[in-house]
Amino acid sequence: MAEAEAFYITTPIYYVNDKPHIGHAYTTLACDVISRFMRLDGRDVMFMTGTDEHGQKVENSAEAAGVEPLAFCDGVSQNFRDLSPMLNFTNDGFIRTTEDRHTVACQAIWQAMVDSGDIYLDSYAGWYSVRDEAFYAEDELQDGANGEKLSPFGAPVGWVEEPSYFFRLSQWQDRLLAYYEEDPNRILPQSRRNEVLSFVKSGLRDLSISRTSFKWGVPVPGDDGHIMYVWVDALTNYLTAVGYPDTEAESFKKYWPADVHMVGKDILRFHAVYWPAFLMSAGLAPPKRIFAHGWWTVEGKKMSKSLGNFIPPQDLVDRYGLDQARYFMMRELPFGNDGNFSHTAMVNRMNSDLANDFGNLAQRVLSMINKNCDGAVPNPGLLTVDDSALLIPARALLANMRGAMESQTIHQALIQLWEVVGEANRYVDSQAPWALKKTDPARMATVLYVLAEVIRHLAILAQPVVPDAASKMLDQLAVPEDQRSFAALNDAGMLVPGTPLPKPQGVFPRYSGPEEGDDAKSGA
RNA sequence: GGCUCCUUAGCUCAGUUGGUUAGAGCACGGGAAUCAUAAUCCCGGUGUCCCCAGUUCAAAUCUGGGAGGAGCCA
Repeated sequence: MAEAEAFYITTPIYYVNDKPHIGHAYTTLACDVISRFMRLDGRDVMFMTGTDEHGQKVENSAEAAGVEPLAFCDGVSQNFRDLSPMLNFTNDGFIRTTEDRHTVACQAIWQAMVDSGDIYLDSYAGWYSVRDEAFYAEDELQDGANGEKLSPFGAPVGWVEEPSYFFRLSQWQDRLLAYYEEDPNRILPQSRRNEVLSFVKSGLRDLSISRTSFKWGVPVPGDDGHIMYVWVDALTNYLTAVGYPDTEAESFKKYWPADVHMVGKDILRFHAVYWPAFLMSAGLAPPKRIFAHGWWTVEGKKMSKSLGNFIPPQDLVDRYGLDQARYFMMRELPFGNDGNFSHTAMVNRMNSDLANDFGNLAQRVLSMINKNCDGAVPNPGLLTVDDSALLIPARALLANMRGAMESQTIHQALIQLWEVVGEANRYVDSQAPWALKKTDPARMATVLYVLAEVIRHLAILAQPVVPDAASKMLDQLAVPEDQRSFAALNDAGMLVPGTPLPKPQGVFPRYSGPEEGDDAKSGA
């Protein structure tokens, strides 16, 4: 048997100063769904997430909390690690930038960039905001209440002048453009690719990549007074995770370059411009794809500290159910677009798509089998044209969904799946097995078999998004654990007539909680 | 200020290289059915395809201008 094709996908590493909210959950969820799909499809998947723990803000927060930075990070990093069990994420690892192996990797890539002549020492002066971690030009600043200078985002700034190492980004314009041209889907969605292209075409300036003003970070090799700028440090995690600097390591040879870096649109530039340039400078292959997804608003409003409307992922799970929350986030909006979270939309999705369409389909079919076929997989007779009309699209689903997942259009994959759910429901009505029960029991058995087989396809293919519910459905069809990958979506995996089936139970309950509004949900 | 993109049914959106009566889901109304989680199935839209002008035998689809919105950059 041929070796499985590797697939390496990453989330950004999350900044420990933040509290996990629906936005973080969303990014990791998308990677989880893609990872699960790829695994079921026979790929050798490496799915990484983690936390970004360096920088002046962390240093300050730790000081304010009266603890050592690392102890501070240990605590808050755990909040992000907790997302995995909470949302059923299947990440293969969790990386922290405070790990020793990461320091080694950062210093190695730095040295490689030095060796290729892309790093030089100069000095940097400008208005700097600790909160934004960015420098600003004089004319970008706004005036604060007391005449103080503020960043465009309203953060305090101070004049900073310090020696700094620079990366010769200005020399990489043509090579970056060639890298983008090489694959028109290098950066997705297309609108984001356009932005990156116009940014790079407008000319690149050398990039300041070290600081001397704080200590909490990775020291520059051979010059301990300098700490690496947050992005060299953070981005390198993707290499650390697969064994860099040991480029002969099995994991590195297998997984690098990454297949997909999933990012929020706010950090696209770092991933699509700086990171490929760093990598190429260090003699390493740049990532195959960078996908920038959109933002969620909540009930039509941007999430913000002042509104305090961040949705903790746990609230979603508690209120609507784990699979329901996962399904909603993946289905509600075209992946890549911005979208709005609302209670009404959430309940609509879980009731219409999950309970009414998919859940009820399984329930009505399994119930009929349970009552009329001795609680076992029915024995089919010859198939008719009507049967084929349903089976053919069901069997075509894998190829179609694979196409969608390869371009990260996750919502499209789900739309395709639900088209077959709809056809199956129509087939139930047109075949009316409850009537056949009296007139033609053999035909009834055939119809129910066809339906069970179609539900087997649907449940196997739904596993990446609604793993728990799909697995319960497969249990009810008595599909063995080792027959649940996509490889089982062929004749050999077909349900065996006569196999005893357990008593069916609904897997997608309708929403029955409070009607509307946030006040109703928590007495806490 | 420069660049990119968007504006299609009440809501969310599809609409390939211009071509017969512009589509889907949800919501809404009517009907059928009764296996099922009061779920399912069928039927139902006189929508200025943002506005104006142009190209064309023919434009939601191309060109120019305008209005509104989003994003990236400076």
